[in-house]
Amino acid sequence: MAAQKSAHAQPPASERPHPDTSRRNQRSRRAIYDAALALVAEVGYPKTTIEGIAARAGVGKQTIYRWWSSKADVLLEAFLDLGAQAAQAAGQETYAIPDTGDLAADLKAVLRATVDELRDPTFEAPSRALAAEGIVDEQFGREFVATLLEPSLQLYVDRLRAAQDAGQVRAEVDPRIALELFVSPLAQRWLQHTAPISHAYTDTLVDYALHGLAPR
Amino acid sequence: MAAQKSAHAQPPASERPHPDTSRRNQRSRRAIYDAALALVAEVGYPKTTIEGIAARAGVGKQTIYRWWSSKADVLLEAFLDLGAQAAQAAGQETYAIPDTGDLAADLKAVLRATVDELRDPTFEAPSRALAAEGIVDEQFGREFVATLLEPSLQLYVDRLRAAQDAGQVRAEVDPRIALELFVSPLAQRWLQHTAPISHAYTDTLVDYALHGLAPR
DNA sequence: CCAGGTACGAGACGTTCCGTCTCGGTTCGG
DNA sequence: CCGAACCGAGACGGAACGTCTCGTACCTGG
Repeated sequence: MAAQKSAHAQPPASERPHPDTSRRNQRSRRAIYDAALALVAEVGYPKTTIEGIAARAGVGKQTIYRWWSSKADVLLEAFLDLGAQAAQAAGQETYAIPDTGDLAADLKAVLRATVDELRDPTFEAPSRALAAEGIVDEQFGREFVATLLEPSLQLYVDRLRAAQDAGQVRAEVDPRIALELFVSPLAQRWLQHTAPISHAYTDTLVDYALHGLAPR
Repeated sequence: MAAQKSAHAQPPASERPHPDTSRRNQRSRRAIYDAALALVAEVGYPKTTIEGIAARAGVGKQTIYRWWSSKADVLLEAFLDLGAQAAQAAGQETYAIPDTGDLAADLKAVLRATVDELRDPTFEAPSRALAAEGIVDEQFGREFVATLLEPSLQLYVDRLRAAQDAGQVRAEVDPRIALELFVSPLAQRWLQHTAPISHAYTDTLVDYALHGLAPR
């Protein structure tokens, strides 16, 4: 028999992930994002602690535990916010892959830009940490994929569909699989350090994927 | 001015990773492997602790710290040992990708077997943990890739070279890049849970990679 | 425009695990 | 056969966990 709180029973934590959102201190929220991103970049993900984030943000620990369930959760939101800010500062609208009519050239351009971005230390530390967390924790992994990864991949699906309409890609090809021929190799090389990445490398990937390995 | 030990100076820890190997207790070593693999499978990698491994193996903590530098290190060796045992129990010799003369069929067969293996819970938990650790810790990542991943990938390089000799793959293709067209997508789907994996999926990957996305 | 509720900063608390150290004992190599 | 080194066991201080309890400040509803 568990002891009960005297007056008003606490609702189960599973149904109370967030308290009253309207009363939330936005100033603290931003300070926590900044602290989390800064710490991950400075000392690395494993040495980044909730206590450290709270101290750096000038915030009580409870304020973090009230709104998030883990440090991975904090970092994911902080990173999404960072992306939203960057998008707002730039072109406002959501990104899309350019369509000049030349599929190979468009893909190469986007992948070259991706290579450059993957080398940006600001993005590197948090993305690695989030990806690693998602590999071990399936629950978190699905959230990571749904909110961060899949929206980006959808852009490739759209571009490949347009290429199919233009007759540059075979009609029976599944775009969701096709995009993996050049996206996944880059992702694996970067994530797992299996080999260096470069513009020449991604260019080669596009050529191989479009024209195949077998003689024509 | 640091205080010096009185008589015989301690060699720097960087040059003394292992004490006297010949006096090592092999019984304890195996018990630690077993405990590490069991705990990772049962409670997950984050909740697996050095203390827990030591207790389960009936071993002092110092025995672990004496021979390994981290729990990731323990698990990597345990997993390598598991693979070595499995290889010895089976065909003794090192693996190779079959060469029936039909490249597409050979690749599809190997990838189907890989899909099945990735679903084996015995292998899943440790591999995920090791991959995740390697993503965040570059030092460990390089060791993981060198000892576990790259040897497997080399088998694909060899098979693709044979296919080039047989005229089934264009001569100017770099096999180390080519293999990523079908291996990396499978790896990413499995690691990141971006989409389900199946035999049909890997078959499709091989077809796309060999014949390309563009109309022929 | 005021009153009450609720999030807030701060930090104490017990717990777990870290990595180091210190015991006897045991066992292996020279 | 003896001594050096590994061994199991566990004590130790430190760090971080996640929960909790203060008193304060702010914001929203009445």
